[in-house]
Amino acid sequence: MTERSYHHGDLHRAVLDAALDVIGTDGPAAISMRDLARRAGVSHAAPAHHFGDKSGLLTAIAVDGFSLLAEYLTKAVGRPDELRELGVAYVRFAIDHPAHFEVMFRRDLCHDDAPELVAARERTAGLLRGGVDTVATGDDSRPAVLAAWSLAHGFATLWQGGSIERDADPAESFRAVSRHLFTRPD
Amino acid sequence: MTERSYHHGDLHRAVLDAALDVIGTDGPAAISMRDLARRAGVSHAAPAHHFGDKSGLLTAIAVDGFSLLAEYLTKAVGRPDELRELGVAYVRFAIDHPAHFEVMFRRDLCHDDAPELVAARERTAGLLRGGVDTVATGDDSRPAVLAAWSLAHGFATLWQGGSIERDADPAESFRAVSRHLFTRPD
DNA sequence: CGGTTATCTAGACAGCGACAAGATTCCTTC
DNA sequence: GAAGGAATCTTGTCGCTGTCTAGATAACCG
Repeated sequence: MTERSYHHGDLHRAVLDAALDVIGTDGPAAISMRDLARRAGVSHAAPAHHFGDKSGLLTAIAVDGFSLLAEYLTKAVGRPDELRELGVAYVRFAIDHPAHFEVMFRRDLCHDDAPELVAARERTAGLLRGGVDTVATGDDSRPAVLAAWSLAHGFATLWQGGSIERDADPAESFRAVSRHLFTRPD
Repeated sequence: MTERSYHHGDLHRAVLDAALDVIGTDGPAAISMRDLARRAGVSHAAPAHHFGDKSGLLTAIAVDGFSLLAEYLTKAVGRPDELRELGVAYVRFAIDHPAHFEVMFRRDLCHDDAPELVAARERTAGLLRGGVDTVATGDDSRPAVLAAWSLAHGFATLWQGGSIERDADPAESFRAVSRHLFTRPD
């Protein structure tokens, strides 16, 4: 904010925030390194120094996203009705951080094989798997994992894409939706 | 294929096919109008004449996609276990036409309010709603619609994103997943 | 204080999307 | 079959973009 001389202070953070802002309003396709530089008040090539690349910037966002998602999921672990709450947390994350969510699953925008990214991805996947194991009957839990993940992911994606009416609270709406899952005769 | 003089013959189709090819391998972000022109063997500005715009091109692809999806869904209507088969058809479409599917739900890439697009979208949504009504109990079927749609959409998205192991047949895999939905005590 | 390193600037390049003006061909209508 | 209008494609241009380079500035650390 103050008068700046040559060094920005925290350009890394500033560029990330600007990028999230742009993605949130106009989508990832609207990202321009030069525009982000302008927003941060630095020269056009400065951002590249921190992220190497446009894809590098989006990769960093994706990694942050997976870390955030992991936090959300972790809070749901151990709760009663754990699996459902994991789904709710998943959806809540997508709605709280739409820009992150939008980038995380667009592999063509990121350096898909960046080690940090695959690590962050695997970490969250593990959390989901754990949650499903609390209800799955044991024989083969993979379809159950897939079902839970697909439901939450699909709901979040459709919500974010605007395909779901936004008049209701998304978390509550998803709870209603999730009632149709795993309701076997007992 | 033959020697061409000024008029291409079917540049519209050629550009669409080239675009689908690019999207299929490198994603929609890799689309370049000039590259598509080169592939079709025409001058750099020719494609724009057919689609007006890069977004126009992607809009056309999305519209085609919704029409294709409607075909897939229509085939499933009336079958035994209709809702499940609708889901299978949804997933099958996404896997048969990944490039279309990838564009259809990326509103920032298309002219989102193009009349053809909203019409095509609404048409497919209607098909899905109809399928759910065959099982829903009546009081409020919207969560059920959402559940079915979310499950299929999420599965398709995750599959396409590479998040689901691809060793099994996707249709069969989704059938297994969908067994966890609407399995109320009877 | 001196040197190493991280950070940022400035300039250049090819490629891009979009626009405008003109060339060529098709197609309808007389 | 000719004329004229419409559709299609070319060519040239503009500002913008991402990325690369070399150089300037500042922070850090012995």
